[in-house]
Amino acid sequence: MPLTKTPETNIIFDPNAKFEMPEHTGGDGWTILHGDCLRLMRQMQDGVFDAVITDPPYASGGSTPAEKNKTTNQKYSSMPADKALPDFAGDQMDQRSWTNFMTDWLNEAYRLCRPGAPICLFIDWRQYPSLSDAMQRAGWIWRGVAVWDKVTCRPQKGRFRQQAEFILWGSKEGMPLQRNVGCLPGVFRYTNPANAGRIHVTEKSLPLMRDIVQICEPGGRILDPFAGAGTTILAAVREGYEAVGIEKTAAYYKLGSDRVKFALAAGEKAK
Amino acid sequence: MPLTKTPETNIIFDPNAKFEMPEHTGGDGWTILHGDCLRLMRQMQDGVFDAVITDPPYASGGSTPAEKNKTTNQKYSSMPADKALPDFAGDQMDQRSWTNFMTDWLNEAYRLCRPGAPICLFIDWRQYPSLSDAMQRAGWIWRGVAVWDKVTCRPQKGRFRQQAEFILWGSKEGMPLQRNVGCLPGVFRYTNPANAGRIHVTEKSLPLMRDIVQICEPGGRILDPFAGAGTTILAAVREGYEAVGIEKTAAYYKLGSDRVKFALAAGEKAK
DNA sequence: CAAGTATATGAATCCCGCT
DNA sequence: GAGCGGGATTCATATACTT
Repeated sequence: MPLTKTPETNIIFDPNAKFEMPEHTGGDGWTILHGDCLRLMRQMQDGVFDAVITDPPYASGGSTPAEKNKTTNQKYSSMPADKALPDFAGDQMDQRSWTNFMTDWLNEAYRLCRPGAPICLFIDWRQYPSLSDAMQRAGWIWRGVAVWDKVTCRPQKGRFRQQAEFILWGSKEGMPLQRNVGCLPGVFRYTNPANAGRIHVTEKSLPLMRDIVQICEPGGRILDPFAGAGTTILAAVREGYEAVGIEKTAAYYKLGSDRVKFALAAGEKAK
Repeated sequence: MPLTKTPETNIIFDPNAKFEMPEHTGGDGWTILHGDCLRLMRQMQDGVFDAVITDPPYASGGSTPAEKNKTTNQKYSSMPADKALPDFAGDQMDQRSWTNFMTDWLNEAYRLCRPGAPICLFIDWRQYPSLSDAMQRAGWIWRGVAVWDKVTCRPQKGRFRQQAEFILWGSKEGMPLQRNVGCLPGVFRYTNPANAGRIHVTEKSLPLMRDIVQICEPGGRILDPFAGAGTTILAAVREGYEAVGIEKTAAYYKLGSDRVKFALAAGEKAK
């Protein structure tokens, strides 16, 4: 495969060679790469990232094999079929495969981060235990859990609402208190993005992600191996970080890259 | 040991015989038993409870053996030593012992519940995975996680605050949607009880517990094997349920029983 | 009595120095 | 070098107190 140039930036990426992180001068460098995150991460250099912030596929749609075989839209969305968003990769694994895959990419991400780098992983209540296993197995120090209170969600008679998602966070090795980062809240209260204008089935709210990226030291370089709609990338750039996303699903690679590009272009006038 | 009559109610309890649940006519029957919950639960009859709601010891105070050996007050409280509250039982176990103990009492609680009974277990971020293992190993269907947003807590520079505790909930066997129970929220925002007037190191807020007990069908009988300050019992009775608590630590057995007794007596006038 | 000000505290955590 | 103990730290909120 020849040299590839992503359309969004002038970052050169050769899938057959060692990935060379470009030298960014400002805080506005960003890219989204198209491909399998494990394969791409394996080609990158050690210690080039200052944080990992991502929302991996949860693969937790059902307790029976039949439910697992549902598509993402059938599991997570109540939208009519003709308005359905594209399904995404990695969401149909069984429990064992999923935990192994999480461990593998977390291992690789560990290598790519400099010591002290924080990590934030979105997850739902069902996969929280497995993901805490995987992140620790990969060497990360698990430091806590923040909560995303989605405020609204489907009420259920006789049950507690599944109103929250969780952000397991930690760090590579020690995390000195003297970092140039303030005190961050533990519960984030933001509604889901409205259905209209949403491009990913499990898209995160942009204000939420602008809060979350603050865990990274100012101007640092953030990795999101499951970039999806590109919300993390957009939030990171808006907040003055560099950001590298990876997205496997072709449809989302295109949608996400375009979204970030247009949003940043428009944002020159109105942030 | 002869027949024992608890001072709070007229419930008869014989530690050497099968525990006979009394017939309550109204919704104001309650008791707190003094002793080890496993031992006492083993003497009770099958299927006599309609829900389990409890806040077990977390035993998650530290990562080193030395930290585990600290007393409850040293681990969790920043109060001066002369104001310290009594330490409580079961908070010094290592990871393996704790998980086994949780599994054991959850097994016993399962037997004591009627089919369809809900269960709510308070836990912190650290023990969430182990407790979800234990409850499922004991046969309970894990159905979700509600969140207690504590609003205030110690801030940490460069870190997310540990601002939430979690309520793992589920049921014994199926849980029909037609139960006479409404829709419950998924995130509960209540501050900790004020320091003055607090009798337990980890006392839960009464309004919070009045919300949580709603998962039980009206007038049902609720079990709390780790009654502590008796908040669950008080909340349950105030909301029209019957309630049976168990508390091992002598100091808290006394404090909790007295608190519930006085609160209910005072509550005749002002709820 | 209402509004504004001061104080206390948290199911901690980190780091340093001592044994 | 590993383990352990002590002391410093952080700020939103609640409560107590003052104007």
